Amino acid sequence: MQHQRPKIVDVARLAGVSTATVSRVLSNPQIVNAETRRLVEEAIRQTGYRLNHAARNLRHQRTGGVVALVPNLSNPFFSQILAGMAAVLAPAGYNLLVADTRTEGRASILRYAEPSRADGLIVLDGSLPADGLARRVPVVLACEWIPGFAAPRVKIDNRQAAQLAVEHLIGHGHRHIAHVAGPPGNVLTDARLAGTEQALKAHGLPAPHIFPGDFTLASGRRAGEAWLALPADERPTAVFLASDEMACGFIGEVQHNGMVVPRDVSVMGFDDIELVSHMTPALSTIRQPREAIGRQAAQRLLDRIGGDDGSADTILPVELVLRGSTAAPRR
Amino acid sequence: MQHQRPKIVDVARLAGVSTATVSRVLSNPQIVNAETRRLVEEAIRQTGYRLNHAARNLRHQRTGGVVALVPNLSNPFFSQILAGMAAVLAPAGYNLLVADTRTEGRASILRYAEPSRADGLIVLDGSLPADGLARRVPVVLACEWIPGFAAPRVKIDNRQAAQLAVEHLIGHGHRHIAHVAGPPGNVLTDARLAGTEQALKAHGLPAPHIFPGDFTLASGRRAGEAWLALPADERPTAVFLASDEMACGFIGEVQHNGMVVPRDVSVMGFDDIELVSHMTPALSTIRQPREAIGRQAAQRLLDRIGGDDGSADTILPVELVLRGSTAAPRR
DNA sequence: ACCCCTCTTGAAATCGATTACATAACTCCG
DNA sequence: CGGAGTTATGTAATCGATTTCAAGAGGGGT
Repeated sequence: MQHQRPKIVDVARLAGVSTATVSRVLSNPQIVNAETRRLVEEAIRQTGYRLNHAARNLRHQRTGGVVALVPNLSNPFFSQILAGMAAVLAPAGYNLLVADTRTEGRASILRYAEPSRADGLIVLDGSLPADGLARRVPVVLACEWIPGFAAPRVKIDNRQAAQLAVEHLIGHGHRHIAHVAGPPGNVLTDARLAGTEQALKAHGLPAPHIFPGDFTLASGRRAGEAWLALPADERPTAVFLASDEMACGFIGEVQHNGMVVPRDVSVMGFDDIELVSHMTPALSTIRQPREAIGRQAAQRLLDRIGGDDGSADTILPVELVLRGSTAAPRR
Repeated sequence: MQHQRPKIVDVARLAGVSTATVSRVLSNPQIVNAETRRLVEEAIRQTGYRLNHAARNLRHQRTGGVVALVPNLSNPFFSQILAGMAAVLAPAGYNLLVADTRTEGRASILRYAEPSRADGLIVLDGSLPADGLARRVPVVLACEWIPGFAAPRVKIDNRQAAQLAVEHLIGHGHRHIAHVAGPPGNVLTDARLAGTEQALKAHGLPAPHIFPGDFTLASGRRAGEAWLALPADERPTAVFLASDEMACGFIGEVQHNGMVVPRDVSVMGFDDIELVSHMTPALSTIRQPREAIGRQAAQRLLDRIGGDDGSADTILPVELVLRGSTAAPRR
């Protein structure tokens, strides 16, 4: 029992070599003579030495951590993306730090963007100020993006996905289609709305009835109330919601009031969160490859940290998932 | 433009003081003369100085990070707990790192338990080896726990919660009650099963029919299949499932086969994840205060890091949430 | 025998901030 | 006016690993 925690000099002393040699065994073993290496490794074992990351990081001018800035940590949509990121970062020797941009103040969130705190940043919140992020650590944007901020984006084609969804409804014969939008000002809201309008226009149909929303269950429920409040013959026969959570709230509300999905209204969601395939009826939706988004975002960030300057976007494919919540309108 | 990134000596030079004084302004301003302080603060502003955390951490022998070890990051159950932890840790100046114990190997996960990597550990996975965790950084266990491992636990009373659930079903007149258990070997599985059996026994009812499960949607669905496969007159009239996810899978499956909940079977879940209040029927369940669990766990860990040696458990109250999925059995 | 190379290794500087210790200036009071 | 006490600041050691530079040992060619 010498020190509380053995350091590199303790190992060096025991092995009868210098600290430099021990360090080389640790980080670049092949340049050390085999016999010496054996000695050092034995000394490491005997002392139970564990390297101090703060010291290494200081010397290397890196932190070994990557921060994910998430708009809302308690939203299950993001947890699977985080899982994807962790799966790539851990093997590469990076820690995944997470921060909730809503919980912490807009301003204080930028402390994560310092090189001495994290080696890189994955931003999943498009509402962060571009100027605060500029000229700091490498950044990758995932899912959402920040207009005017140049950084690789890993995302889906939201507009096209929305088109896909709406065209499915049109294909079923719906002519009166509503859209429940995301929160105002959000880039996803705009893209999905645009796709919706575009699809309707392309088929010569009137602009959609827009219900306000904010991606949450509660707002979907309110959209359901609003739909129910319309005179029966003015109700859209199909509703496309910008998130599955809202679709759940919507269906819950209309079912609660005696409506039957899809007989009385077809419902289409967005995201394909796991639960919706088990509801009754199972929800038709657009599948976002969440795990893959996380993995790709992490990989792009590692590339950037490694010096790759490419800032091209990575667009991942979505999938139209057809289940029981959509059908032809009642004649 | 002097260095790439200004350091403390640059500030000192500009302000005409020593680095010690700058450091004091940074960490202990009141011991510095007001005028000097002003000078230093001005110099900090001019240089755009930002402190290097790796250096400070090295000196302070701390890391500024806390790791949460989660069994499954993509499970929405945990995301809200993480949000609670983040809400406490961020203001205290700690980063929240997350790691998925399933994605990373059992062995490699212990690298997080080193003092040079994290100042503390919040473990949400009861299946980790106690010996690996011992004598490392301060640990707090949340939700699950590790038998024989002494550390503060922040949890609910699972046995009592299960009793509460089952007694509600008994109160409705159910006499034939089934339980869909969690994964074998899990501490929660055992506690909830024990509570179930205890409640039935206390009312002179036979032991429950046990369906195997593992907390996932898919396993709940399989339980539904198993329930349907029973002869109609042998089917339990009520099923208590050890997680809401399983309850969703179960309900989805039986509804899919024409059964009506709660007419044909009452269903009780566990957790009260947000979605289940919007299903049709809305799920009766046991509410775990997830955000509070996260907050408390983080707070207990901060206390421990601060030197508090108390290892008493924190038991948070659950709430029986009654919704539409439970009713009296059909006569 | 001599020079040049390669292979190993060690001494010491370095990463950037913190802090124990020393010192200088100034106040207060008998 | 001298000594104790207080306040403010600087000097230099320190946290623990990495890495540059230099040098010694050994091999091979001429």
